Amino acid sequence: MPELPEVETVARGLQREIAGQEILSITLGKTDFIDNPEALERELPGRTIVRVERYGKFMLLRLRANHATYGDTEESALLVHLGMTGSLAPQAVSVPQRKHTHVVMQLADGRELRYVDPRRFGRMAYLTGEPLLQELQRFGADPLEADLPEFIARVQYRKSRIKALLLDQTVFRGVGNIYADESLWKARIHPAQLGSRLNRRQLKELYEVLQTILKKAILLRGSSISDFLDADGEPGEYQQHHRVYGRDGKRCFRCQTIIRRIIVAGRSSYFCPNCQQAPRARKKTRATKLRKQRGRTG
DNA sequence: CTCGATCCCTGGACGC
DNA sequence: TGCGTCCAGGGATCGA
Repeated sequence: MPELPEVETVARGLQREIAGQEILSITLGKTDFIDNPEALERELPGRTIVRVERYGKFMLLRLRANHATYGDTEESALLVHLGMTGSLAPQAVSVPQRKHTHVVMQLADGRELRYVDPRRFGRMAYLTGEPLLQELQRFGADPLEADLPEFIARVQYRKSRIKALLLDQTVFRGVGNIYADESLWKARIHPAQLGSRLNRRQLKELYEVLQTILKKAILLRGSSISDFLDADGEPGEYQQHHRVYGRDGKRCFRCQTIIRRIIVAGRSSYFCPNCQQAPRARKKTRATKLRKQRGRTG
């Protein structure tokens, strides 16, 4: 499941491997995950991949027309979201195509840039000019670029649960389920805690551990769970450093309490019930409190 | 604004 | 060995 560190890893690999390559032609398979397939077929051939960037969980292949005609000088880019199971990597033509290969771009150096995505939860879009800018503006701050005041401003008055805020790409771009859970565990914050209920110390802690965890995960080329591989076909190593994600039933590394899995914001959330104290409900009636206590101890 | 529910899709886990 | 069933999960969408 590619999140910020995995996408960063792939983007860096692609930058090294295919920056400067001209796209000669394109072949599409299934296209239900592509915004406008005809635009790709019409516009990509003859353009050069200037550079590959990460934008949240998207990769941004910045493009330039080789024979720029009048009026064809505006910014253009191919946005690629890997969804759950997407991969984008250059391959020699001689390498057999994997099942679920849906986009193949022939490059000037003879290789093919192949997009493979069994579940097709990914997304691909060719965008230029104003629509491109608008698309990018939909998203929130990059957690590695935001400073502390901006981080705090995006969370502190929000009535949503902190887990939901971290996963919301219009709040922060790039954070997914693994790194949200790992950060909340490290900062000792319960995933269901409301943003507005976090104090300044907690917000500062969360900001710092989120950056630390993302940076370390990038250094280790991301987490390879299920079948994530980087552009060189190498797995990441950060999954060996997970402290809570996927560890329900196992013991907390800090306090030995059994890690639990609950659903928050519609997603599996792993946490330590001891280190990450459940939010205390406000203004509960005495009867409600008693009922809850009985349920806990009974 | 915020929530939960539902859908998309396939492979892997599991039960028999 | 081979079914059928259930589930994960990022994001879009819709109704409450």
